Amino acid sequence: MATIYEVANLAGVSLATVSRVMNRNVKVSDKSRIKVESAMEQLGYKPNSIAQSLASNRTNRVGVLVSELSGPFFSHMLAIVESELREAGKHAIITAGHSDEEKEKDAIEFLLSCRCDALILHIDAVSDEYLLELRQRDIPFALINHQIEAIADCCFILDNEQGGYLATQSVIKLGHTKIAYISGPEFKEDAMMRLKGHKRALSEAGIAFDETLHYRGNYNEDGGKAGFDNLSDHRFTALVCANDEMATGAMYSARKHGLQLPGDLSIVGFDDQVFARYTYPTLTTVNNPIAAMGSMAATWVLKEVYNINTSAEIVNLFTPKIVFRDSVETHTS
Amino acid sequence: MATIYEVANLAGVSLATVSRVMNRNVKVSDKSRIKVESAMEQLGYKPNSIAQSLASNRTNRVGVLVSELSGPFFSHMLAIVESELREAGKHAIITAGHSDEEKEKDAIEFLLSCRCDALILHIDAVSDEYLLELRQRDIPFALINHQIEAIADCCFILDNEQGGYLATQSVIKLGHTKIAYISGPEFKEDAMMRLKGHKRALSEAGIAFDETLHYRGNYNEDGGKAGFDNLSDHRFTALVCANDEMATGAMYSARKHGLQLPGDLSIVGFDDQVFARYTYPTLTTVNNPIAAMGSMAATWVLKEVYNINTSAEIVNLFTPKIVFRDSVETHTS
DNA sequence: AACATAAATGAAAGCGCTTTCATTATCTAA
DNA sequence: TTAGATAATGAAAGCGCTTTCATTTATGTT
Repeated sequence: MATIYEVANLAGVSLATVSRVMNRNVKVSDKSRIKVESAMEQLGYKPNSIAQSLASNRTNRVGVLVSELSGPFFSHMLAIVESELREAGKHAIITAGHSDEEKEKDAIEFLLSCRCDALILHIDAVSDEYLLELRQRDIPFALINHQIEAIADCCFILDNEQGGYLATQSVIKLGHTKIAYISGPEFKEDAMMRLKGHKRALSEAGIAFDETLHYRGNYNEDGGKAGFDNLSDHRFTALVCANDEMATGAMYSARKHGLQLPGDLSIVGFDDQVFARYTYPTLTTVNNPIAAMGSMAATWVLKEVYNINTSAEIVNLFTPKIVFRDSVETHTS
Repeated sequence: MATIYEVANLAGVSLATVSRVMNRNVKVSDKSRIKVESAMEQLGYKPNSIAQSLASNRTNRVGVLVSELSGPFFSHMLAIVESELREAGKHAIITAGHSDEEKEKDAIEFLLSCRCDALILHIDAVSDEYLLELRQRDIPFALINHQIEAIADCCFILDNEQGGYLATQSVIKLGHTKIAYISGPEFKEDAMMRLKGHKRALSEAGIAFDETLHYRGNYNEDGGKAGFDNLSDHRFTALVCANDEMATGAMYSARKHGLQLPGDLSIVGFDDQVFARYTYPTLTTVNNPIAAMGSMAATWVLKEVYNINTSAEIVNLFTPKIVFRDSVETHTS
């Protein structure tokens, strides 16, 4: 592997000049530039990124942390983030935190030990204090799906309250009034916001929130099954779930109980995951633009940390949309 | 950030000794070790991995290339590979090749430019010649789902022929004799092997392969839909698809045509993707242990490249299993 | 033409480690 | 006790770059 020395030799210039033509920021005369470029060409020279990192104190690595690598939810986002970063010559180091505080901290420490220039974090468990402390160590990071007032400029969030509102509103508009709700884990901020939106939609329609029509789920398919089983003693014609997995579980249980879908029960999910198009009936759900949020976070990193594409417009708040499919039906009676 | 100098100073030993206690391979007296370790502790010393890489010519990076980052198929594998590598202190750099020759080459070049110590590749398009040439540049790599005779030791493959056989056999055993088949793209090796297995199962049962019951699909949901639409003029009671996506598409079309599933038509998929448990009816399919193969590739890298866990047993050929769910039914008539 | 100023270049230090090789301390056996 | 062997240690070079600072070369001005 040719080094910068050999290039400098062949081109008849100094190391410094070769380095300068690589890092286009400093002026080099056309004459030297041409000599250097042709020498590089001739030697098939490829800069050693490790040496560059050591000398420049820049690794060109961006650490990415998501809850789960497996599962379709994050993979689309990862795909976009990776390609956007790669486009800019940055390397993504991807890690999972598994919604566990210790594991999330471990993962972040790991990313730091990789000497990442910046981090893109989708965290569930780690405390705001920890993140603010991280900020002190002055390693820049973007937060996805989590808001900290003090550093709002690097937070990219979905309006989960509005999403919860839309989900419930969608069945209200179809004439439903007996509406059950399966919420997500209480420690998840987004779950609580979605529930809040649900309540707003109810109250706006003059429907009282009925705790007996509310089940606290766990965001998993099981939770949806258990939710339906628990609620099934009560009368309701629509069921809104705080995410798609639970909606799927609820569908399963509903059918077990002999219900026709969507005739006997309309079901709404949240997230618009890939499989929402595969369920039967296909699932009406609230679109969660997680990929767009990831992409925005990557753009932010490129802009703020690397000064690339500085004209890009940064949007911090994303608005959800409802996606109608076959799992809901007009309620007439 | 403390450096090795400060540690050496505080401990009253030389750089070399500190370096030795970090890289446990060389003997250091207990006295020095203790001094060094407590100095590290005191300073909160963390080695700079970039400097280590430059000096040792080892980056501790493993490049991972898959067809798609998005989509559930690879994400589970990535999750396992990442955590296995991280466990061993190696960083995974993850990239997608999008089943396109140019993009795959780009991705590989990118991984090389990251100075990865080894690669784990799931490729679709790149030629064997290119890979053999890569081998010359002596960067070690493992191949997933692709076999090259000359370097079979680093190839980790599924017995796709056997899988295709099992899929078709499963419906034959249930009494079906009119069996349609939707195959994958011809340029994909695995697709062709699965088709071959299908034919073997047929001939073993004394059923002639009928080209009019064969549709050449594209591995996507569309392909499944188009496949069923095309085949629907003919009589068949079972439909075997070369992957789960196409099975899903076929289900969709079959229902559009007014068929009851599985009563009127039994459907079998291939891969056992996550969503196979979400379809309605849930999908009988052939399990593709892609995650186990990835994990084995990671183990191989750890063993061959880093001499870690050298006692691990390496298996190159994986055997598929059929997973029975609700999409198939006994054929009686 | 002579000078002031700006632009381009090169020498060399340094990034934080690993590793070789020479040196010193420690141990063994007679 | 001491020679000889072995184990532990340190000095220093080097990994391939970037970057500062001093120097040289080009450009503009009168």
